[in-house]
Amino acid sequence: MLTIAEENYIKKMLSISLENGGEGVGTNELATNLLVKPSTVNDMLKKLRQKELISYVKYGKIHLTESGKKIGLEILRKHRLWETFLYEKLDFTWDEVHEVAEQLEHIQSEKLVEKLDKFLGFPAFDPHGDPIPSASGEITLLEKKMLSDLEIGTTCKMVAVKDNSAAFLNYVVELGLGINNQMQVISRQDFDESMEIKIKERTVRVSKKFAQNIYIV
Amino acid sequence: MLTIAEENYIKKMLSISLENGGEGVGTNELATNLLVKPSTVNDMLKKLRQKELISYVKYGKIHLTESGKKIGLEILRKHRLWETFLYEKLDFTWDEVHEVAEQLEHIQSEKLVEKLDKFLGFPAFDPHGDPIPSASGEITLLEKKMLSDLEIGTTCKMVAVKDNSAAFLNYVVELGLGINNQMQVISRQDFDESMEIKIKERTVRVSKKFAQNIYIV
DNA sequence: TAATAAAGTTAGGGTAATCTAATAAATTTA
DNA sequence: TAAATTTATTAGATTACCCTAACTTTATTA
Repeated sequence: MLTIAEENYIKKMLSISLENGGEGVGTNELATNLLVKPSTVNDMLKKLRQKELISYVKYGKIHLTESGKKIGLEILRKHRLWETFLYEKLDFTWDEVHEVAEQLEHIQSEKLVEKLDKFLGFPAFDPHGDPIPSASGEITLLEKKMLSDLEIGTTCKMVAVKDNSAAFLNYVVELGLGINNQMQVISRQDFDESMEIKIKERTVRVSKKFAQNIYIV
Repeated sequence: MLTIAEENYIKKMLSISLENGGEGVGTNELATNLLVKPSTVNDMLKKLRQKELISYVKYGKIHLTESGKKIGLEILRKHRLWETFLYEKLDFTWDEVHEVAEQLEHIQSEKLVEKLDKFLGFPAFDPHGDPIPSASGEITLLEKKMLSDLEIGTTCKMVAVKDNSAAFLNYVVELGLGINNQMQVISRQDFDESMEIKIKERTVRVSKKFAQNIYIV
């Protein structure tokens, strides 16, 4: 049985490696993401290696082992199922679900997860558009095209968001944008790569940073 | 913000004092209930006294302060709401809910508790028949008459159980007994105070220990 | 490629929650 | 009431997770 801290390290390593295509994670990178110091991470790495959940050599990149990945996917599954529950059943808003799910994902009860999944009707995606891993640890990786990469004139549909912070999500809602909404790229400024996009007949200007956090299809 | 361990100590003190009518709790008693050593309890008592959640003097009885009691009732409220959720919405059985609720009760989110309460339709009692404290910390203390105290011939209705262990609850279910079921006391043995009770036309013999864990009205 | 910067590691320390073993106070009992 | 028992406390360790400060290795760049 893992501690909550151990679970958080594993989960973070998984989500970083899902982002970067499995090229390994660095000590400082993890530290920044977990809001702890690199030396703290280093201690934990030794413990996780001992438990054979990660593989790494001194000064090298960190990789999850198969069993580490499996545990990470279980936590991700729980996180996304709870987010769905909070959003669908308890009327939490888009930006509120993440923080509470961060706690709920550590509840230990296989039965609870499976019953929750059933109760929710076996959802495939969470409220942010992210795929929910199956009980056996399968995950459908969506092709991650970002709004920022699109050509002028292109029409697209938002399928997910990258950033899960309340600040970002509130901004998205403010712009009238939600999962499965249509958009069209109107123009882009060479200077700062900000772009104009049309959402429901309204044209707004968004920054490059913003556009890099919107996944589209 | 309290740690999970601190919350568990507070909760246990509250439930003991709800049992014994507020006459104070002992170090060893707490240790036994929490499955830790008395010395561990002693350390924690100093910390909780420091935080003004309990009052006690060396070698004296422990009492919760007003703020300690308030926190205890919040945890009890969460515990019982989650038990209700698991039983009503996720089809957990009577004996399975306690263990998972022990974990869920520590999730920190006021909004979550209130939304859950609403989702459940503001239940007054949990699946074991115990009253759920209100958001403001009110609790309806039911008059605790035990099956073991009844005179021969009396008819009664089970309103709650004392023990929440799976072993006990499974036995109760096996006897065909549930919340709000009628019973009649048929006879009692002087030797061991075991009694015969009639449940739904079936007469069964139960031990004194058993009868002391069934609350009736 | 040598100097600088960035990334990673080690040593030593702190707090929370637990333990064992020894001791002290309070209560029960003979 | 003195002895025995129970209850409570203290001292000293341990483990998990975190820190700062100093150091080493790797990567970048001038």
